[in-house]
Amino acid sequence: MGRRSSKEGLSKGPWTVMEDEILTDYVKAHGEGKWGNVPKRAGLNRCGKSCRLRWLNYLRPDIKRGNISPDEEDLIIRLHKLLGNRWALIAGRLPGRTDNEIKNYWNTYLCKKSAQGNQSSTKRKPISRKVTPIANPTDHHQVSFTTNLQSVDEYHHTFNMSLAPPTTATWVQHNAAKQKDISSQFVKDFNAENISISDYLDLDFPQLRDFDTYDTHNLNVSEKGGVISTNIGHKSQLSICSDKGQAFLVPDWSGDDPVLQTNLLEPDFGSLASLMESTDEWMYN
DNA sequence: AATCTTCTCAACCGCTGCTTT
DNA sequence: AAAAGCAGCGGTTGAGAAGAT
Repeated sequence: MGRRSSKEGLSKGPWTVMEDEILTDYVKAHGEGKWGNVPKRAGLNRCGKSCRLRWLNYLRPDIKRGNISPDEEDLIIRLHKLLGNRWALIAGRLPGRTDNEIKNYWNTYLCKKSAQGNQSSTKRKPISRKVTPIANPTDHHQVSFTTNLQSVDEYHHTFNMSLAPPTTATWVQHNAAKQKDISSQFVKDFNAENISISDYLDLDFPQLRDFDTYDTHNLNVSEKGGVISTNIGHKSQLSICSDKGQAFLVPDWSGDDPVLQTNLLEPDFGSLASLMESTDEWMYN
């Protein structure tokens, strides 16, 4: 392997054992980051970008290599249905796996498998377009939202969620000072798309039932039902699960125009946009 | 055994967006 | 507000490995 050429005098192509050792020693001593300075300070004839990639995809101590388990494979397929080619996001749910590895695995194997699977479609039930009342917490598997929000531009709100059964949870952001109720907006957007979360909670998705297995930053309300907040970089995800399965809310707060993308495990479901403001940290109250 | 074809996956490239100056 | 620097992402490449002929 290797495309060893010399561009501006820098080495390219496969890393040698010696280079790996130098980089590993350097990162252990000085930590990650400032990759632009790494080659010079570590004495490597590589660009910083190459060093970063080598560390993140290969040298990191917590990396799991090869032997993707059936559970991981299933999770990748399902997350790909949900998220598309957002490899970094998918990798974030598979501890020890890198986006590059998952991307390669998908491109060489899973895309074919997934395509085959689609042809022999046993399929979930078709997407229901019926409107289901959302705010009845006593209804089994029904999820209700009460969201208090000052405005889209203000980053403080309260997010109350009732899950019945198994539990009722209240989520409060650290600074919930100035608030304004936007629950009507939220619910309205659900109804505008004629979506009911409860329609999807019976989907079989056992791998994600226990989010502790997959999320590094999560807060599990209960063993089989609850709300998970996951922060990956400056992007955040909010997931909902119940004892019958789970629905996903995937707020993407990375842009100037914060949008709540709601994908409920249906590949052709599209996205439901609802204004949601950014948040840095949640805590379970 | 030799050659050809396909597959794998580490690494590179270009782009985007965020942060700092 | 603009420019520069930096980090991260996803698409693509291509050498080597594995399999087929």
